[in-house]
Amino acid sequence: MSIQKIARLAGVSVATVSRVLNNSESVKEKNRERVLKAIAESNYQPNLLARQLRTARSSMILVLVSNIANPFCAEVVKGIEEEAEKNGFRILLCNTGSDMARSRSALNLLSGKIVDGIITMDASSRLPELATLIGNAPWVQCAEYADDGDVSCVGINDVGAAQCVIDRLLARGCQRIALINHDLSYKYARSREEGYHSGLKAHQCEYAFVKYASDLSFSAGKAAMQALLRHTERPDAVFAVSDTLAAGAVLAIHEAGLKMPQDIAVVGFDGTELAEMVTPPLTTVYQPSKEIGRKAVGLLLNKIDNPEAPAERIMMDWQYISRASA
Amino acid sequence: MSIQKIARLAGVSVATVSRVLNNSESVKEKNRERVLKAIAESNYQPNLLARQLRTARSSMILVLVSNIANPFCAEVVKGIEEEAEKNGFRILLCNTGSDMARSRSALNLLSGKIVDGIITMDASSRLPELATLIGNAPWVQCAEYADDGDVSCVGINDVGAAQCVIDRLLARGCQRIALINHDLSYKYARSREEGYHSGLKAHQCEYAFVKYASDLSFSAGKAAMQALLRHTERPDAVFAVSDTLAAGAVLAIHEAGLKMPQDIAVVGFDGTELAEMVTPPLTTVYQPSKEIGRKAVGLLLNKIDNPEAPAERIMMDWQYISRASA
DNA sequence: CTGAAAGCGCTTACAG
DNA sequence: CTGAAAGCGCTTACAG
Repeated sequence: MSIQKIARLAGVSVATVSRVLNNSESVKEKNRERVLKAIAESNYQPNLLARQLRTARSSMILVLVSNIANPFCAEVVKGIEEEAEKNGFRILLCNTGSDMARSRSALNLLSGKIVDGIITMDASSRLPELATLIGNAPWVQCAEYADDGDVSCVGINDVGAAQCVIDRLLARGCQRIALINHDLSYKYARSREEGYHSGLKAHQCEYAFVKYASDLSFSAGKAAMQALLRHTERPDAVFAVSDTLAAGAVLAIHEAGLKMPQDIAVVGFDGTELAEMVTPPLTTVYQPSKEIGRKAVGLLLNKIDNPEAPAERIMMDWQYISRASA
Repeated sequence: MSIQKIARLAGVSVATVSRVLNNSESVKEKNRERVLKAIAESNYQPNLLARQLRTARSSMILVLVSNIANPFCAEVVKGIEEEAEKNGFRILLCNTGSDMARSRSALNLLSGKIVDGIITMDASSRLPELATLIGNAPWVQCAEYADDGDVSCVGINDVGAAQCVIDRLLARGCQRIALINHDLSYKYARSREEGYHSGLKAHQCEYAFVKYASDLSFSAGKAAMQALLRHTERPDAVFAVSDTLAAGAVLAIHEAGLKMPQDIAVVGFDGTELAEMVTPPLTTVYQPSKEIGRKAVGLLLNKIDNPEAPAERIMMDWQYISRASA
């Protein structure tokens, strides 16, 4: 079923059909009705491929996420969706699992003109390779940043937030604070580790112990905590760079028969609902996840409308939320 | 940058360029090299819109999910991704939030020929309207089923699983078992409620109390449990149709100062990692989520290759997992 | 207000 | 093994 058939059915030209489809310009009421009738009768649906090919516009944006199951990511995506919808854009989600081949394949949607722009939440250091694929296409990084400034991004001051966590833990008397971090190919992971170390140094604290979780999952957090517990100098506090990881740490601590926060204080990151779901509820750093998503869309749409605009960096506020775990 | 420019650069016809792009037939080695060189030099990327318009094939499938943040959905999606990838298909995720307008908009991708088929995980009763939009396009329902049999689906025996939960709770001496259910527009919600009632009836149990959560979230589960606790005849067991809901119930019970399972036993559903994250860990019904996703893709690809094939229904095995909460 | 025609970037019989 | 040409289904100046 094509626009041709509708034109024939309605007894008008394809141009007229196209005009009523795009309710553009003035079409004589009579003709409009005949076209609408023909469309309804034949259950016609316009072919988006043809339309997009012709107009070179899709009003779709691609969102590349390393793991949708992560509650923080899911929240950011919700913000992205809301803002995109408000502006007449649709989003396409691709869960890369941080897999290079999958990311590359997803990017074909961009280079193949299926989408108008892209928002990534994946590791910056994996992106240089992707950057060439992306080329000059509209792109913004969300909750993650490239080292150089030529791509727009939105996030928080990770160094400062991590430092604050360390300050608070030291203030409550903790002396051996361990860090459960994510893969350092993420810029945010490097920044939080930097904040961790500078926070300790500011208080002349000697003890430092970093354990890297194999991924951003509950089980990886648990495994990391178990490793920390086997350490000869057992930590009396642990800072995990994600609530999911912290939730895993909480279980490991429970299973070891230790009490929180008396034996070990725990602090998470992100401020997701998950932090309230575990026992004890988690002290955490709240990120305005939805707002981060919305801002990312804003930056992207700017770039789509105005390809020559320079890259922008937006830093959002974060907040330390104190609960029973620390 | 188009295939034309490449042809000109390489000094061959567009047909030849197209042939090397699709590494089809035999192209003289010399020409192949020249084309490849031209492509590399110009950083050419084929326009997928044009290709798909011409071939009427996209090798993409659309996945409509009501809430990606739900861990069960996220797992199913992972299974879908794996199987799709194995078959050379890419998936596009749309988070509908059970919003009709958004679902309708997402379906334009199908009717607009951007994707070859669709997998839905949304409420069956909301789908009749969508069904007309979908028409004869390849479609499978995942972890949810239509009442009539003309669309393929894959899931578990929800009635049987719910009955089993009731049997177990009664066997451990519970006498007042409440149900925290999801919106009845979901067929699976109706089936589990049916199993709940028939399970009670089979044991001549008079007490029955159903509370509907406003959505499938932690906070909705908590609110539902708080309502149950205000009931004059307080339940001594609660069966929630999702682990997320159950996690909310657990918090409400904690806050009420009650013990699990002594004062109230709790059983969840889905068998997600979340069930292990809360304290006490949740007894739950495990669904083979990834496998459900994989099977859904299998059914869909069958339908894409063979549009005349009849609809199929696949029922997977489930498993009762006993933990400390009941 | 309307239609004929060009063109978006591909693929694919068809002829050679 | 290769190229000229038609055509996928649209939109949009352009002329009337």
